[in-house]
Amino acid sequence: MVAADTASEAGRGPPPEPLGRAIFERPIDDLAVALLGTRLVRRWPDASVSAGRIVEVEAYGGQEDRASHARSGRTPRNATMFGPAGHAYVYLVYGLHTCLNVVGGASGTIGAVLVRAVMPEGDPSAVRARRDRPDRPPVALERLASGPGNVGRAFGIDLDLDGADMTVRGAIWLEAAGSPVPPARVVRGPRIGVTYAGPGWAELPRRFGLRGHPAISRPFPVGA
DNA sequence: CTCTAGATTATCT
DNA sequence: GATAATCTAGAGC
Repeated sequence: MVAADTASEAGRGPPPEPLGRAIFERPIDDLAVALLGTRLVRRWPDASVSAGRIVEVEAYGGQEDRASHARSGRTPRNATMFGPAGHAYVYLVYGLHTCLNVVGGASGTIGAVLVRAVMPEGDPSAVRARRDRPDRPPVALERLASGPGNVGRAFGIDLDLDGADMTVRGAIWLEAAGSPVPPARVVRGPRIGVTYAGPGWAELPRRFGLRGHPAISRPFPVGA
Protein backbone atom coordinates (compact mmCIF):
# COMPACT_ATOMS: atom_id res chain seq x y z
CA MET A 1 0.00 0.00 0.00
CA VAL A 2 1.34 3.40 -1.00
CA ALA A 3 1.00 6.55 1.05
CA ALA A 4 -1.05 8.36 -1.59
CA ASP A 5 -3.56 5.51 -1.69
CA THR A 6 -3.98 5.52 2.04
CA ALA A 7 -4.63 9.24 2.01
CA SER A 8 -7.17 9.19 -0.79
CA GLU A 9 -8.95 6.13 0.56
CA ALA A 10 -9.30 7.94 3.86
CA GLY A 11 -10.79 10.88 2.00
CA ARG A 12 -7.75 13.14 2.46
CA GLY A 13 -5.55 14.70 -0.15
CA PRO A 14 -6.32 15.35 -3.82
CA PRO A 15 -8.31 12.72 -5.69
CA PRO A 16 -6.18 10.48 -7.92
CA GLU A 17 -5.82 11.42 -11.57
CA PRO A 18 -7.57 9.18 -14.08
CA LEU A 19 -5.34 6.58 -15.74
CA GLY A 20 -3.61 8.30 -18.66
CA ARG A 21 -3.76 7.42 -22.33
CA ALA A 22 -0.32 5.75 -22.37
CA ILE A 23 -1.47 3.16 -19.84
CA PHE A 24 -3.82 1.69 -22.41
CA GLU A 25 -1.29 1.54 -25.22
CA ARG A 26 0.23 -1.86 -24.51
CA PRO A 27 -0.44 -5.42 -25.71
CA ILE A 28 -4.10 -6.12 -25.02
CA ASP A 29 -3.51 -9.13 -22.75
CA ASP A 30 -1.09 -7.06 -20.67
CA LEU A 31 -3.62 -4.26 -20.47
CA ALA A 32 -6.30 -6.69 -19.34
CA VAL A 33 -4.13 -7.85 -16.44
CA ALA A 34 -3.12 -4.28 -15.61
CA LEU A 35 -6.76 -3.24 -15.26
CA LEU A 36 -7.40 -5.83 -12.55
CA GLY A 37 -7.62 -4.07 -9.21
CA THR A 38 -8.09 -0.61 -10.69
CA ARG A 39 -11.03 1.54 -9.68
CA LEU A 40 -13.94 2.13 -12.04
CA VAL A 41 -15.66 5.42 -11.29
CA ARG A 42 -19.08 6.44 -12.59
CA ARG A 43 -20.39 9.98 -12.25
CA TRP A 44 -24.17 10.03 -12.51
CA PRO A 45 -26.15 12.80 -14.19
CA ASP A 46 -26.96 14.20 -10.72
CA ALA A 47 -23.17 14.54 -10.10
CA SER A 48 -23.07 11.82 -7.45
CA VAL A 49 -20.40 9.14 -7.86
CA SER A 50 -20.26 5.35 -7.59
CA ALA A 51 -17.10 3.25 -7.74
CA GLY A 52 -15.73 -0.25 -7.56
CA ARG A 53 -12.66 -2.39 -8.19
CA ILE A 54 -12.34 -4.34 -11.41
CA VAL A 55 -11.92 -8.03 -10.52
CA GLU A 56 -12.49 -9.81 -13.86
CA VAL A 57 -11.79 -8.91 -17.51
CA GLU A 58 -11.39 -10.38 -20.98
CA ALA A 59 -9.03 -9.35 -23.79
CA TYR A 60 -10.20 -9.02 -27.38
CA GLY A 61 -7.94 -8.34 -30.34
CA GLY A 62 -8.35 -7.13 -33.91
CA GLN A 63 -9.22 -8.83 -37.18
CA GLU A 64 -7.08 -11.88 -36.39
CA ASP A 65 -9.14 -12.65 -33.26
CA ARG A 66 -12.14 -14.70 -34.40
CA ALA A 67 -13.90 -13.97 -31.11
CA SER A 68 -13.56 -10.19 -31.40
CA HIS A 69 -16.17 -7.78 -32.67
CA ALA A 70 -13.39 -6.42 -34.85
CA ARG A 71 -12.99 -9.75 -36.68
CA SER A 72 -14.86 -8.58 -39.78
CA GLY A 73 -13.34 -5.14 -39.87
CA ARG A 74 -14.77 -1.79 -38.98
CA THR A 75 -18.55 -1.34 -38.85
CA PRO A 76 -20.72 1.38 -37.31
CA ARG A 77 -21.15 -0.69 -34.15
CA ASN A 78 -17.50 -1.44 -33.46
CA ALA A 79 -16.05 1.84 -34.76
CA THR A 80 -14.94 2.86 -31.27
CA MET A 81 -12.60 -0.14 -31.14
CA PHE A 82 -10.76 1.34 -34.10
CA GLY A 83 -10.36 4.72 -32.40
CA PRO A 84 -7.97 6.00 -29.74
CA ALA A 85 -7.04 4.01 -26.64
CA GLY A 86 -8.61 4.86 -23.31
CA HIS A 87 -12.12 5.29 -24.66
CA ALA A 88 -15.19 3.26 -23.68
CA TYR A 89 -16.53 0.78 -26.21
CA VAL A 90 -20.14 0.03 -25.26
CA TYR A 91 -22.42 -2.35 -27.10
CA LEU A 92 -25.73 -4.16 -26.65
CA VAL A 93 -25.73 -7.97 -26.40
CA TYR A 94 -28.70 -10.27 -26.82
CA GLY A 95 -30.90 -7.22 -27.19
CA LEU A 96 -30.91 -6.78 -23.42
CA HIS A 97 -27.59 -6.01 -21.78
CA THR A 98 -24.92 -3.40 -22.34
CA CYS A 99 -21.25 -4.31 -21.94
CA LEU A 100 -18.39 -1.99 -21.05
CA ASN A 101 -14.99 -2.30 -22.73
CA VAL A 102 -11.86 -0.19 -22.58
CA VAL A 103 -10.17 0.38 -25.94
CA GLY A 104 -6.44 -0.35 -26.01
CA GLY A 105 -3.63 -2.39 -27.45
CA ALA A 106 -0.09 -1.99 -28.65
CA SER A 107 0.53 0.87 -31.06
CA GLY A 108 -1.01 0.16 -34.44
CA THR A 109 -3.19 -2.71 -33.21
CA ILE A 110 -6.91 -2.99 -32.51
CA GLY A 111 -8.18 -4.25 -29.18
CA ALA A 112 -10.48 -3.84 -26.21
CA VAL A 113 -10.82 -5.19 -22.68
CA LEU A 114 -14.28 -6.30 -21.56
CA VAL A 115 -15.03 -5.48 -17.92
CA ARG A 116 -16.70 -8.65 -16.64
CA ALA A 117 -16.96 -8.02 -12.89
CA VAL A 118 -16.57 -5.15 -10.43
CA MET A 119 -16.57 -5.19 -6.62
CA PRO A 120 -18.47 -2.11 -5.40
CA GLU A 121 -16.57 0.26 -3.11
CA GLY A 122 -17.97 2.92 -0.82
CA ASP A 123 -21.69 3.64 -0.66
CA PRO A 124 -23.34 1.10 -3.00
CA SER A 125 -26.86 2.55 -2.74
CA ALA A 126 -26.95 4.03 -6.25
CA VAL A 127 -25.63 0.82 -7.77
CA ARG A 128 -27.94 -1.30 -5.66
CA ALA A 129 -30.95 0.75 -6.70
CA ARG A 130 -30.31 -0.24 -10.31
CA ARG A 131 -30.01 -3.94 -9.51
CA ASP A 132 -32.42 -4.70 -6.69
CA ARG A 133 -35.98 -5.55 -7.61
CA PRO A 134 -38.86 -4.68 -5.28
CA ASP A 135 -40.21 -8.23 -5.38
CA ARG A 136 -36.90 -9.89 -4.57
CA PRO A 137 -34.44 -10.01 -1.68
CA PRO A 138 -31.45 -7.65 -2.01
CA VAL A 139 -28.61 -8.79 -4.24
CA ALA A 140 -25.42 -9.58 -2.31
CA LEU A 141 -22.82 -6.81 -2.53
CA GLU A 142 -20.33 -8.98 -4.41
CA ARG A 143 -23.01 -9.98 -6.95
CA LEU A 144 -24.20 -6.46 -7.80
CA ALA A 145 -21.75 -6.08 -10.69
CA SER A 146 -20.76 -9.71 -11.24
CA GLY A 147 -20.95 -10.50 -14.96
CA PRO A 148 -20.64 -8.05 -17.87
CA GLY A 149 -24.39 -7.49 -18.19
CA ASN A 150 -24.64 -6.79 -14.48
CA VAL A 151 -21.74 -4.34 -14.68
CA GLY A 152 -23.65 -2.55 -17.40
CA ARG A 153 -26.85 -2.39 -15.40
CA ALA A 154 -25.28 -1.57 -12.03
CA PHE A 155 -23.12 1.25 -13.37
CA GLY A 156 -25.64 2.63 -15.85
CA ILE A 157 -23.57 1.86 -18.92
CA ASP A 158 -25.92 3.15 -21.60
CA LEU A 159 -25.19 3.05 -25.31
CA ASP A 160 -24.63 6.79 -25.32
CA LEU A 161 -21.46 6.18 -23.30
CA ASP A 162 -19.96 4.47 -26.35
CA GLY A 163 -16.88 6.47 -27.30
CA ALA A 164 -16.59 8.29 -23.97
CA ASP A 165 -13.03 9.28 -23.08
CA MET A 166 -12.14 7.42 -19.88
CA THR A 167 -8.90 9.34 -19.29
CA VAL A 168 -10.80 12.40 -18.03
CA ARG A 169 -13.24 12.90 -15.20
CA GLY A 170 -16.40 12.80 -17.27
CA ALA A 171 -19.18 10.26 -16.91
CA ILE A 172 -16.82 7.33 -16.42
CA TRP A 173 -13.11 6.85 -15.80
CA LEU A 174 -10.46 4.65 -14.18
CA GLU A 175 -8.05 5.29 -11.30
CA ALA A 176 -5.08 3.44 -9.91
CA ALA A 177 -5.98 1.81 -6.60
CA GLY A 178 -3.08 0.37 -4.65
CA SER A 179 -0.18 -1.65 -5.94
CA PRO A 180 -0.32 -3.64 -9.18
CA VAL A 181 -1.72 -7.12 -8.70
CA PRO A 182 1.05 -9.72 -8.35
CA PRO A 183 1.02 -12.40 -11.07
CA ALA A 184 0.35 -15.10 -8.49
CA ARG A 185 -2.99 -13.48 -7.68
CA VAL A 186 -4.15 -13.50 -11.32
CA VAL A 187 -6.09 -16.49 -12.61
CA ARG A 188 -6.73 -17.02 -16.31
CA GLY A 189 -8.99 -19.13 -18.47
CA PRO A 190 -10.96 -19.26 -21.73
CA ARG A 191 -13.25 -16.39 -22.60
CA ILE A 192 -16.96 -16.86 -21.91
CA GLY A 193 -19.64 -17.17 -24.59
CA VAL A 194 -17.39 -17.17 -27.64
CA THR A 195 -17.79 -20.70 -28.96
CA TYR A 196 -18.77 -19.15 -32.30
CA ALA A 197 -15.10 -18.23 -32.69
CA GLY A 198 -14.31 -21.86 -33.36
CA PRO A 199 -11.47 -24.13 -32.24
CA GLY A 200 -8.18 -22.39 -31.71
CA TRP A 201 -9.78 -19.10 -30.70
CA ALA A 202 -12.54 -20.01 -28.29
CA GLU A 203 -10.12 -21.76 -25.92
CA LEU A 204 -7.45 -19.07 -25.73
CA PRO A 205 -6.87 -18.11 -22.08
CA ARG A 206 -7.70 -14.44 -22.45
CA ARG A 207 -10.05 -14.16 -19.48
CA PHE A 208 -8.35 -12.88 -16.32
CA GLY A 209 -9.50 -12.53 -12.73
CA LEU A 210 -8.37 -11.86 -9.17
CA ARG A 211 -7.82 -15.36 -7.86
CA GLY A 212 -10.59 -16.48 -5.52
CA HIS A 213 -12.41 -13.15 -5.48
CA PRO A 214 -16.10 -13.54 -4.53
CA ALA A 215 -17.27 -11.10 -7.21
CA ILE A 216 -15.94 -13.26 -10.07
CA SER A 217 -18.87 -13.98 -12.40
CA ARG A 218 -18.28 -17.74 -12.62
CA PRO A 219 -15.50 -20.15 -11.71
CA PHE A 220 -12.32 -20.46 -13.71
CA PRO A 221 -11.34 -23.99 -14.79
CA VAL A 222 -9.88 -26.00 -11.94
CA GLY A 223 -6.10 -25.89 -12.00
CA ALA A 224 -6.02 -22.55 -13.80
C1' DC B 1 -26.16 -29.11 -8.11
C1' DT B 2 -27.01 -28.94 -13.67
C1' DC B 3 -29.67 -27.96 -17.59
C1' DT B 4 -32.99 -25.41 -20.55
C1' DA B 5 -35.65 -21.83 -22.26
C1' DG B 6 -37.15 -17.18 -22.78
C1' DA B 7 -36.42 -12.30 -22.83
C1' DT B 8 -35.53 -8.59 -26.56
C1' DT B 9 -33.35 -5.67 -30.32
C1' DA B 10 -29.33 -3.42 -32.78
C1' DT B 11 -26.55 -5.00 -36.12
C1' DC B 12 -24.89 -7.42 -39.93
C1' DT B 13 -25.56 -10.85 -43.86
C1' DG C 1 -33.69 -13.39 -41.54
C1' DA C 2 -30.17 -14.83 -38.14
C1' DT C 3 -27.29 -13.80 -34.71
C1' DA C 4 -25.46 -12.25 -30.29
C1' DA C 5 -18.56 -11.03 -25.58
C1' DT C 6 -25.96 -12.48 -21.08
C1' DC C 7 -29.04 -13.16 -17.14
C1' DT C 8 -32.59 -15.31 -14.64
C1' DA C 9 -36.13 -18.42 -13.31
C1' DG C 10 -37.71 -22.85 -13.17
C1' DA C 11 -37.46 -27.84 -13.81
C1' DG C 12 -35.18 -31.96 -12.91
C1' DC C 13 -31.68 -34.95 -10.51
